[in-house]
Amino acid sequence: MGTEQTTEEKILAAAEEVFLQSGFDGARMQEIANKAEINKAMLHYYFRSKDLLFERIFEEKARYFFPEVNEIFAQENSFEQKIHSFIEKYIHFINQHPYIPIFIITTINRKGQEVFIDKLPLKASLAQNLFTSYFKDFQEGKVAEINPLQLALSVIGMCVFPYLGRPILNHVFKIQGDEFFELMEARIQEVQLYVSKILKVD
Amino acid sequence: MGTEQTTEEKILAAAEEVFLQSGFDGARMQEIANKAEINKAMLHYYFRSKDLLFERIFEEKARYFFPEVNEIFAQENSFEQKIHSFIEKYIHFINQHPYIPIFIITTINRKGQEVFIDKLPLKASLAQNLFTSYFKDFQEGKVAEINPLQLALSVIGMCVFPYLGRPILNHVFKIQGDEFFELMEARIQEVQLYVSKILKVD
DNA sequence: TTTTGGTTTAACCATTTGGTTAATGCTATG
DNA sequence: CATAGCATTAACCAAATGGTTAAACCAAAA
Repeated sequence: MGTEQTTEEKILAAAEEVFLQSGFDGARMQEIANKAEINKAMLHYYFRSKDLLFERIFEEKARYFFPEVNEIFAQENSFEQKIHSFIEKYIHFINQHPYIPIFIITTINRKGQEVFIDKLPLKASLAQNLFTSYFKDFQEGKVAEINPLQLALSVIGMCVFPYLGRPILNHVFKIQGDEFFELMEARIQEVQLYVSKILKVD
Repeated sequence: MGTEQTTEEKILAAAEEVFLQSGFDGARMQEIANKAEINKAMLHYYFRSKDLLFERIFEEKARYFFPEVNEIFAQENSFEQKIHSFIEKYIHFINQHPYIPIFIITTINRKGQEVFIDKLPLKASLAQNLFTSYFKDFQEGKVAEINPLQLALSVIGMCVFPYLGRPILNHVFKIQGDEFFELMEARIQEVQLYVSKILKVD
């Protein structure tokens, strides 16, 4: 198997692993070098500093926190359908990258580093699309009256919180191995059900 | 005003501030000493090491992440009423301690430090109470059929996520100052409404 | 073969960091 | 007043850490 990986690729892979697991403050350049099986000086040769290497990794991973949701809201579906699609795609996606949420959340909450928020791929159009889509369906009497911002916060919270509180969840419910991901897989339908009930007109 | 504070109290106050804002890895003993306006050696005189000082702070704050919810579930209310009480009390409480969630979440997700989960005041009875309370009302036909574990995860996620994603929220919706807390205050009713709809029998 | 240019390494460096020590200060008790 | 004992401080220490440097390596071009 062609395990040919350039030095740069080896560094990026190792840096990703270490930064995702330990965050900026907890990460050590030496650990990255060891994991990449290269000399520590190479890290600076290729990326100059810890800050720059971290930025590189963050920018690469930030896209994953809010993956292609724009296309979901660009479709010609009902508001409810759009939320349902989001839930399914989002949980499926994060299941493949379960450490992204805690990495992003800790980074953007790091004091003095609010800079990183600007690096998140947050399009103003997203919130706009959400609101217009909701009000369209609301005026047609297809959804109940709720606050779309609060609903969005709720949906994201319901999807993402389990990944953040995973150690607690594992501990309290003695979850182990793939059981967590099965729980999240089952969660898709459950959260979709909740949203349907929330949006149902009386 | 009697500002008489023992050295130990000054240290604890400063340590709390620094650890909550920076986490264990990002915190510096010197910064704590400066903030407490004492000599760095005093930190070790009173608490021996950074680890022990951190543990002390964590144990003190951990109780705040799951405040007195046991009493809520011990009451003679309906399941729905209990969830409603939880939402109100929880958001009110965290509004007074908005940095607790990110502090707890980052700490328990720190690699090699899963020890801290044991320090969380998680009573097995809590989950137990939740389930029995749900099934009682379910058998009486008072609530719809849902998965109580998934609902619990959802309620906690809806309550706590905004505090974790607050920098994003502030950024996207140009929220500033107390507006965030007003949003959370309004959120109580909204989330309660969602739960009512979720639990409503058809 | 020689040279040229990027790549890699070992050794090194300055600073930071958690932690220690020995001396000093201070207060209460005999 | 003396002194015993805790509180406090300045100075110090060893290890860790991000970063640098100069020499060595190595493949491709001349």
